[in-house]
Amino acid sequence: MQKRPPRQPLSQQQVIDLLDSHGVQPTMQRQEIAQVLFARDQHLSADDVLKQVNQDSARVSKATVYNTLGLFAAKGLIREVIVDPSRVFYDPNTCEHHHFYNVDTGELMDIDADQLALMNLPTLPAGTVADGVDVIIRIRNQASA
Amino acid sequence: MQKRPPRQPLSQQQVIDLLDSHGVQPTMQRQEIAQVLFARDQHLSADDVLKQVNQDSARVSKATVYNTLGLFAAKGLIREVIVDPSRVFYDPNTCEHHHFYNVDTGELMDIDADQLALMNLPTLPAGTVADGVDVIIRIRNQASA
DNA sequence: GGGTGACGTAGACTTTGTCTAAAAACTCGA
DNA sequence: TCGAGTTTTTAGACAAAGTCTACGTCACCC
Ligand SMILES: [Mn+2]
Ligand SMILES: [Mn+2]
Ligand SMILES: [Zn+2]
Ligand SMILES: [Zn+2]
Repeated sequence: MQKRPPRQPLSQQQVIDLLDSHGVQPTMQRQEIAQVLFARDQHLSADDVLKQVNQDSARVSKATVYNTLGLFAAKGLIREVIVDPSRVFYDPNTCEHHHFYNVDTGELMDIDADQLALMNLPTLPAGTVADGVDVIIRIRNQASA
Repeated sequence: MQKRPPRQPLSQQQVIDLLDSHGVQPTMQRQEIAQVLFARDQHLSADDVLKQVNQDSARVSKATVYNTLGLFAAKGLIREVIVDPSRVFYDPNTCEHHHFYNVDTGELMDIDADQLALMNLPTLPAGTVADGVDVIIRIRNQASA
């Protein structure tokens, strides 16, 4: 029942601490990217991040954006969400939760974990361990025909 | 508890009937693609289909493979499975079911619907209707350090 | 024969993401 | 402070999946 408070923009010190605490060197570029990602609860593509981070004169290269998003995901700072065949979304919310995906609009919305229970997790194939469970509820706009 | 029998290669007449029954004109190219897709329970990418359909001299173009997979999916003959950011898989099994995805090997395996129950489907956002529920259990090989 | 519509095709093109090779920026001990 | 080694960033080439366009082909009908 615990509810995470809505995300808020972080101070520079908070960003540095967050990166530090996940074993990520807080370079300037990584701080800028983290600022964008953690500004609020949202689901951004790599290209969204690239644009936002470069919108007012700060310059971070495409390679660095991709490298950094991969690093953040590997270190557990953010989560990759794969719902759209054309691009990956990055999610600052790493708590267990699921997603609505509106196939008409491309909109991606969170579903709190306590809103959707999974029963009977099946036994995994031999020699494998679980890495995560994604539930995506695809929705359409009504009367879109 | 009803269990679908394992899929088997279809006769040409069965393929034609299958396409007809879904309102798809059974052209030669569509028949060849359907033969490949429905030969057995499997998850093929567009490129897999393109290669298989062209392996012994029969020529179907890339454009036609993509067009046909899109058409089959739209008509409900097959299902798109989006688990890998680099390619879409196409699934001849349109019964409700879910997937294991081995992130080490890229292997995709079915989970029968009765093996995994979802409780408390959350209320959908206003003005939208459900289009499908995907559950993906990501797994890794043990001790892959 | 000629028109119409559905379908298939080559190949250019777009988009997302990766890779390479080099520059820049840190780290740390002498 | 110097300098060697390491980590990070970068431009731009590259790769892969998928889309689009413009044209060809075929069936059907008159
Ligand atoms: Mn794509
Ligand atoms: Mn891609
Ligand atoms: Zn989310
Ligand atoms: Zn399947």
